[in-house]
Amino acid sequence: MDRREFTMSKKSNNKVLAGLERVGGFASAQELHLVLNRDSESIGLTTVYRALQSLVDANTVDILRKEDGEAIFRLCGASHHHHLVCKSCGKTVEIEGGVIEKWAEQAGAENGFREIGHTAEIFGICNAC
Amino acid sequence: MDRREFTMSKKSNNKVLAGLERVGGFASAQELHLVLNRDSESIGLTTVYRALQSLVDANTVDILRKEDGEAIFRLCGASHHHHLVCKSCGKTVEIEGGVIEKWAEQAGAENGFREIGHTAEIFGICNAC
DNA sequence: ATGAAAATGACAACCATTTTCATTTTGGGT
DNA sequence: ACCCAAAATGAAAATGGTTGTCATTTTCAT
Repeated sequence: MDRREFTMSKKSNNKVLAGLERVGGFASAQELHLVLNRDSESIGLTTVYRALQSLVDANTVDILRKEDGEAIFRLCGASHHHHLVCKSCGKTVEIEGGVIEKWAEQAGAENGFREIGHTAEIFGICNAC
Repeated sequence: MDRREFTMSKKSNNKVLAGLERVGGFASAQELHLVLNRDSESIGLTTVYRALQSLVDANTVDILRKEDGEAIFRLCGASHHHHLVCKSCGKTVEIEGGVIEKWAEQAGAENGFREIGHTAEIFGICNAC
C-alpha cells in the first residue's frame, strides 16, 4: 500500500525551490516568504520554514548562519564555495574550497563517519576598511 | 595610589574570562552564566552577554554558532582545532586543522584582508549510529 | 464519492539575545 | 574625605527568528 517513498513532491517544497532559484544565492526564510508572496504565490511563513527544513534534510538545500545567527539557505549544487567576509563593512568574496572538501572527507573517513558535510568561513578586515 | 594605568579590566570581563578558562573549550553565554553563579560568583546574565561582546570585540574571545544558531565562545589561543560532530548522537572528535589555517591565511592575503580568522566544522554520521 | 492521512497556515509559545532603565559602583577633581 | 558625573550592573521587559499547536483544507487510494 504505502508505495509513496520519494515521489512526494510537496507543492510547498516546489514553491520554495522556485523562490530559491529566483533569488539565485542565499536567502533567509523570511526573505523567501516575502519574495514568494510578493509574486502572488500564497504561502504561509510556517510552511516556508517546514519546506526549507525538509529540503535541508533531503540535502537539496544548504543552510548556514549569518553572524547574527539568522539562518540563510541556498540551493545545493550551486557551485560549492566558501566566503571571505569583512567584519567591518560586510564585503564578501567567494573562495574556492577544494582543499576543504578533501580535508573534511578525509577527517570523516579516518574516524568512520559517513554522510560528511562541512562549514567553513573566513573573516577579516578588507583593505578598504 | 593607583598605578594600574590603562588596565581597563572590567571586573565582569575577568569573571567571564575565568569562567571560560575553567570550562576549557566552548561555552554558550547561558552556560557560562550558570557556571559562574554556581561557583558563588554573582553576575547577571546581561553582564555576561556584555562582557562576552566586548571580549569578542577585543579579539580575546572567539565566537561561533552551533547548528541551532546559539552562539558559543572560547578563549582565543586555546589550542586551535576543529570538530567532527555526529549529527545523530552528538559524538565529537577533535580534528587537526593546519590545512585550514593555511587555506584561510592564503585566501585572506590574496584578497587584501588582514586580521584573518576562520571557522570550520565537519559533521556527519558516526559508525555507531 | 468517502474517509483517512498528509499538508497547510494563523496564531501562540519558545528561547537566545538585546534593550531599557533604575540603581549601584567607580574614580577623578577639589 | 567628600562630591558628583560617568560607567557598570542586573532585573525585567522587549525583540525577533524559529518552532509547536491545532483546526481546517487538500490529497489520494479505494
